[in-house]
Amino acid sequence: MSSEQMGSSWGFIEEGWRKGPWTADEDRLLIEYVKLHGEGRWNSVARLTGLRRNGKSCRLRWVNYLRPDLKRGQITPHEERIILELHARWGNRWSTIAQSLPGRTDNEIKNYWRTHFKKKTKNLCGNSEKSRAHLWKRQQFQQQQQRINNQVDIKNVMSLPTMPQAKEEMAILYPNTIDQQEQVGFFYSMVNNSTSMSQSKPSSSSNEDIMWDDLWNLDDFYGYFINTTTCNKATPNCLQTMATTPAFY
DNA sequence: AAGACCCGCAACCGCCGCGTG
DNA sequence: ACACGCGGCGGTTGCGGGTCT
Repeated sequence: MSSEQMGSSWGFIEEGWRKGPWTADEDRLLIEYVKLHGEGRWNSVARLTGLRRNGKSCRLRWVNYLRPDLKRGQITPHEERIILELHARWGNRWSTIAQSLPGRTDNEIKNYWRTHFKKKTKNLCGNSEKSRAHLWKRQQFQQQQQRINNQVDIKNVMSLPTMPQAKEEMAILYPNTIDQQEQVGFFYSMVNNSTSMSQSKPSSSSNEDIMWDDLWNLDDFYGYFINTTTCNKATPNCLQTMATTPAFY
């Protein structure tokens, strides 16, 4: 599509199909169609409703905007963490990730990732070898510290009122780990480090960076965690449990 | 006040997999 | 086995509003 088309003539007709932003009338027609015929058979929308939109456009509009079960509003910190976790596991498989976040679309998650996380990656990846080495060294240090403190962490974490449930969820996710307790303790201490840091100085941008730094370490950790365990077959449904369980915090 | 810049989001595109004839 | 159509997915684009300078 040319920039000219995207400019003044946005909302134009090409090969009989309308393009560009949807009008309220078009939305209404599409909603009526779905009410009558259900989702699917998108290519027949135009024929049956007179809507001058192609099937793909109709499907996209319905899935990303008109579906009644869509959750509006900002991504919550809870959801944000789930996105991080799932992205570490699945990569850019947005639809898979979206399955674990009821009411959120793959497009929404994709957009959120790009605007909120990608720039952080860019910052990290764009840094010099020196800073990467620094990051790596820092991770090694943190991991070493955590291994030392694991026993204490496990005790502390287990004493949290919400822990048994979370522990169960981790057990579902990672049923065959060699030393599950150790890894669960490690994981929770990572999470706690991140959240306590963000809670203590929420308005400071530099501290926010530190928090993100830690979240990325957490992200890396997930990759490490998943790669070093034998439980790669855990389904997204398991993570949905996490997404819908407030106790996970 | 105004232009530059940034961010969030809706929408499009190309590709791929699956079902069907 | 092959071609074709459709739906789904991930990547990308560009608009519009907000913020910064």
